[in-house]
Amino acid sequence: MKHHKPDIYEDLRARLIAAEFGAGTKLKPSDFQVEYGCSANTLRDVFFRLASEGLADFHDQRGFRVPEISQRKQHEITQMRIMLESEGACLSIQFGGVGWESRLTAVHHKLLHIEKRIRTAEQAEKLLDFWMRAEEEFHLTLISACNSATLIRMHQMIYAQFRQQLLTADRTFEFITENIAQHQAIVDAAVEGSQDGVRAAIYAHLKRNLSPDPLPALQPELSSSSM
Amino acid sequence: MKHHKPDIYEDLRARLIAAEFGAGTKLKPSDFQVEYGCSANTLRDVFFRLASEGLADFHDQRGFRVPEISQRKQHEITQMRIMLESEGACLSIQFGGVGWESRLTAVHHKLLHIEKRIRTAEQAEKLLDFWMRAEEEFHLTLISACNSATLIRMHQMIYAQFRQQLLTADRTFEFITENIAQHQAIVDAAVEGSQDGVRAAIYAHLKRNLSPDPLPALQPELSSSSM
DNA sequence: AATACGAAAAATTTCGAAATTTTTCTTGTT
DNA sequence: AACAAGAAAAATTTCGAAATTTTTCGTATT
Repeated sequence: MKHHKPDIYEDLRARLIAAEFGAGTKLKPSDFQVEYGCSANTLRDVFFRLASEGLADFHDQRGFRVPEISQRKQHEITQMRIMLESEGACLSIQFGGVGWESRLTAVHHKLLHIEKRIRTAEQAEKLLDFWMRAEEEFHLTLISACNSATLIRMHQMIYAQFRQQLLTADRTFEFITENIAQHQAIVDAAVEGSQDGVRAAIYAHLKRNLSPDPLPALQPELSSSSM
Repeated sequence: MKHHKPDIYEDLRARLIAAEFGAGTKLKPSDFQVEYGCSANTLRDVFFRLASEGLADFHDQRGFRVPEISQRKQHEITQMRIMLESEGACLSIQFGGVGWESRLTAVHHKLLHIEKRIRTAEQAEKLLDFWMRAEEEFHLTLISACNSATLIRMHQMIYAQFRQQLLTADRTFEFITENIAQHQAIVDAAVEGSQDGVRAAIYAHLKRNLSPDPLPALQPELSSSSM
């Protein structure tokens, strides 16, 4: 029942990504201090860090909240994922070599195995945790040879937010089985060394989460930053 | 001499970006608490926020430091800037309309005025602060109509890190005058509505900061995150 | 002289409470 | 009954000190 700070961070991060708390829920440090056996101030630090990753919203003098979901946000985050993952995959094709290709096919094989079982199994929920881990590992491996720690860090942030949005919006998980052919197409293009092919395959994989209609314009809003 | 937290944050952010402290310098909260008239804990919060933006490094149990500069980091950050700014500018071309074009030419005109004076003036240092603000406003305006708060936020982070790296590495500021034609080319392509043209102009503007030779491979390092 | 050990010093992290601000509830007025 | 003003409650932020950890420095042993 007693935790260290890195554990608390990891645990809350996972719970936030898994959309355990509904969108808009207030995240009061004091509500968690008995559960984690630490002071409210320590929780505050952890929430700050989570807010910097976009997993929680913070507003000066009024605490933390679970981010609201919206079509706009999903669209924006998907755009970023497509951009970062396409760029990262293309760089990986250039720099990765055989080592990368074999790592990619290995994690894809694992992912494929899980997705096939999910398609048939009745108790798909039990496999969900495995699938989440495997899917993340797959997309991380895809860009892992891009030779840019900066790009990987940004992708990690965006991917976590993407997952949070998606799990909040749609808990049916029917989309999982649609992915089998799409993941395959990404791997095929990657080992083929086709940069345009990978870009197209990533776009095809993610475009489902883009808004079909143009969104209303965002006013400039040059001032920013709350603290 | 008394400050509020948002002021402290803004002030330290500006000092960090201006590379007031040398790379690798330790940032001890207690060293600033007399200057800002607040507790060390408040400064800790501020440094945490700055670390989340990449303007300071944080390591568990050993505090904060000014980030080291390196060719690799400059290369990675420039890559990101090219990616984000190209994408943002292309989206702005699609969504911006006449309002955006006129805002862009306006801020460019202001920037041009300053850059021309810097080229001739003896006391160029005095104009430096104006130039920094104008250049940032120009690049922000360039992507301002992309209709994605997420993209703009990410660009803001990367741009700040880019500035920090550059000012730490090169305080001669000779590069400023080289920019006049490059900025003009970006504006020309933008008002022309040429997405490929803008991409090419942005790349030409920033490629100077990319490493000419391929950098040594980065080992996977799948585990991450310090806290 | 070099290394290892250990104690002192310094720095970081955590804590609980005080101070400030926001939110909610009550009361009084139109 | 609706609205406004003020008071109480709740939540957030700040603080200074205690507890923990890292770093530094001096001593002893090889």
